[in-house]
Amino acid sequence: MGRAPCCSKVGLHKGPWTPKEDALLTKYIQAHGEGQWKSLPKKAGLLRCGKSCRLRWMNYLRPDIKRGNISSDEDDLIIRMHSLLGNRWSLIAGRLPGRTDNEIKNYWNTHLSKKVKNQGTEDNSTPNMLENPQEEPASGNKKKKSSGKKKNKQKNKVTNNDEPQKTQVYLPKPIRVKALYLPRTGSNTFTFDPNSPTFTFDSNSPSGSSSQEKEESPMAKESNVVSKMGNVGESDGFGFFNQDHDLVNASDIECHSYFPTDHGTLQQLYEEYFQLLNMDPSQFDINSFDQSLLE
DNA sequence: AAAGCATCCAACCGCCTGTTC
DNA sequence: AGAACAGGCGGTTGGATGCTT
Repeated sequence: MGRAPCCSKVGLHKGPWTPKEDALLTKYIQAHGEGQWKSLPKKAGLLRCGKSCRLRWMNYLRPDIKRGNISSDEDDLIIRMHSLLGNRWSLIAGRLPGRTDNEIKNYWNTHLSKKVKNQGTEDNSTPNMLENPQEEPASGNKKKKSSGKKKNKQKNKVTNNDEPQKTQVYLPKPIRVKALYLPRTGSNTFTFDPNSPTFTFDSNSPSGSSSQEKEESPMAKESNVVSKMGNVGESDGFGFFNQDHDLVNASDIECHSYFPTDHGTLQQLYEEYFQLLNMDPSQFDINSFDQSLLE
């Protein structure tokens, strides 16, 4: 049995919002607050789907929205966050006050993906799935006509190639999954020592093939570690759970199977992330680390 | 000047998860 | 237990705009 649509679309407006609609929505939310999106349009006198109202409010009408003029700092942060988190726009947006996931997603697709690609080309490095998992988002290219005639149009902000090259660290593209369980098999172990602070990586099986791994596809393996974002107590790919599925202490962080066996890359990855968050690794606490992604 | 193409971005769509009943 | 609901997310679309020829 299929799901009913979120709302009846009969007689509802679609397309661009008018100033009058914006005013109605803003006025209603200022008076009654956010939420109850399904019933909101009717109460506010709007002929719009609730989801449409929510989107409009979240992306454009909220008073704290900052639009346009993405600074080079933000630019750089987006690139770095994307290299770590993949297309998790809401998470990335959460790190950029006033920015919305939609704006960042659009900005990435129109500007930054090209920039990153160009940088990768300039690096003259051989691309592989580990280092460049999100090669080029499928989006945005579908409708592009491949005339093969590339114009040198540089009207956008992605022109400053004179910026110092920064290390790019890539993770496999995270996916939404439900289960999270990291069995303690004799496979790779990633450990963080908060006293040093250092990360160490132990690999009991250089080939990276435990008995369990033989049964699982790489994607299924990844699914064991990367869970859906947004729920306290779950991991978003950076939280770690022990055998009893509890979030373990910072003094005993171990992660199995998911990470590549390239120790340097792993260490770089985490150091990179700490820099992103402007955190002092010596002050690191796994709970805040995990939580920081969700705030 | 205008036609054609490229690019941008607001908005829609479908799917997913958590909650409620 | 499972269906329905509500909210949230990422992918995609298509009209508007800009640029090139």
